[in-house]
Amino acid sequence: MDDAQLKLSNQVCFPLYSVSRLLTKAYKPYLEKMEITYPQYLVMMVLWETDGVSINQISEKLLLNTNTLSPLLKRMENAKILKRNRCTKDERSVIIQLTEKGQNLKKQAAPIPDELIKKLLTENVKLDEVLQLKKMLNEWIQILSETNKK
Amino acid sequence: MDDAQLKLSNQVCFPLYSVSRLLTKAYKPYLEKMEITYPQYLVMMVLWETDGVSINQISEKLLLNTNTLSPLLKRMENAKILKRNRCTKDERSVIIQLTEKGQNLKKQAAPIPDELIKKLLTENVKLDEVLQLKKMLNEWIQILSETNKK
DNA sequence: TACATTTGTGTCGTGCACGACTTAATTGAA
DNA sequence: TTCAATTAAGTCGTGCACGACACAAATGTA
Repeated sequence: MDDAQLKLSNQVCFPLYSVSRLLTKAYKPYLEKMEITYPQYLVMMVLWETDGVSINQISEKLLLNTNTLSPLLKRMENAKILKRNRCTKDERSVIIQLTEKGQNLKKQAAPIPDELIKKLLTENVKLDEVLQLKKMLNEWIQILSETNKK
Repeated sequence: MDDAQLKLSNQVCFPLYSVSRLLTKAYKPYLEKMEITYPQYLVMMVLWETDGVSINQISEKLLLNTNTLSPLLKRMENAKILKRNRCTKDERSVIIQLTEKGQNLKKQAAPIPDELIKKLLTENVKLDEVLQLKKMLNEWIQILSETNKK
C-alpha cells in the first residue's frame, strides 16, 4: 500500500493540532497571573470588545457550544470576574457582564499579544506570512463550520 | 487604550485553536467507523509507520505527555487494537504493539487524508499554500517546544 | 558495592470539548 | 387562543490535556 498519505509528517492536521496546544501552553504563564485559562481568555476578549452579551452570542463568536461555556462561565463568576443575569426581555437568555475586576484585567492583558507574536517571528517566518496564515485559517473556519453542521 | 491587539479578529491564536477543533470534528465521521478518537488516530499513525515502540517514543513524536497517553493507550488496549508489554531489557518501558485488528484498520484509514484535504482546497486556498502553512507550523513547533520547556 | 540521581510510567485533580439529552421560555401556525 | 415547534441554557457522561506528584527500575558516581 502506498501509505505516504498516512505518515504523520505528511499531515497538515497534526501540526495544526500541536501548534494549537503549544500556543495555549505559551499563553499560560501570562494568563496564570490573571488566574484565567486560555478558553476563559477568549471569553474575556469577547467581553472586553462587547460587554453584556448573551451566552449564545459568545458561543457564536468562539464557536464553542453552550454546554462548554455554561460551566466555564460559572467558574468565572465564582472568580468574580463576571456576572450572569437573566435577560428581562427573554427569560431564556443569560446576559454576561464583566465586574470591575474583569474590566481591569484588560490593562494586564494588553501586552500579551505583542509578546507572543514576537516569539513566533523568526528569519524564516515573517509577519506577512502570519497574516496569510490567518487569512487561510479563517477561510477554513468558514468551510469547516459549514460542513460540520450536518 | 489602543486595544486593537486584544480584538479576537486580530488574533492568530484563536483561528488556530478553532480550526484545530473543527478539523478534529471533521475527522470524526471517518474515525467513528473505526471506533477511535482523533488523538487515538494520531497514535495509530505512529504505529502504522513504526510498530513496537515505547510510550516514551510515542510521547516524543506526538508531543503529548505520558500522563495523557497512558490512559488513552489503555482504552485502546481494551478496544483490542493494540497490546502493552513491558520491555524485557528495560523493565521501566512499555512497548506498544498493534494487534491484527489494529493493523487492519490501516486499510480503512488510507483514504481519509485525501478526502479531508479535498474539502479544504478551494479557489482561494491552493495546495502550495497548504504546504507553506505546514512548513510554518513546523517551524513554530520547534520554537514553541523550546520555549515551553522552561 | 552503596546510594543519590535520572528515567519511564503511572495516578490524581482540574478544566475543557462535545454528543445526547432535559427543561423552561418563546414563537408560530392552525 | 391553543399547542406543537423552536430556542437558550444547562446537566450528564466520556475522553482528552496537563501540572503535580508517586514509584520503581536503571544509571552514574564515590
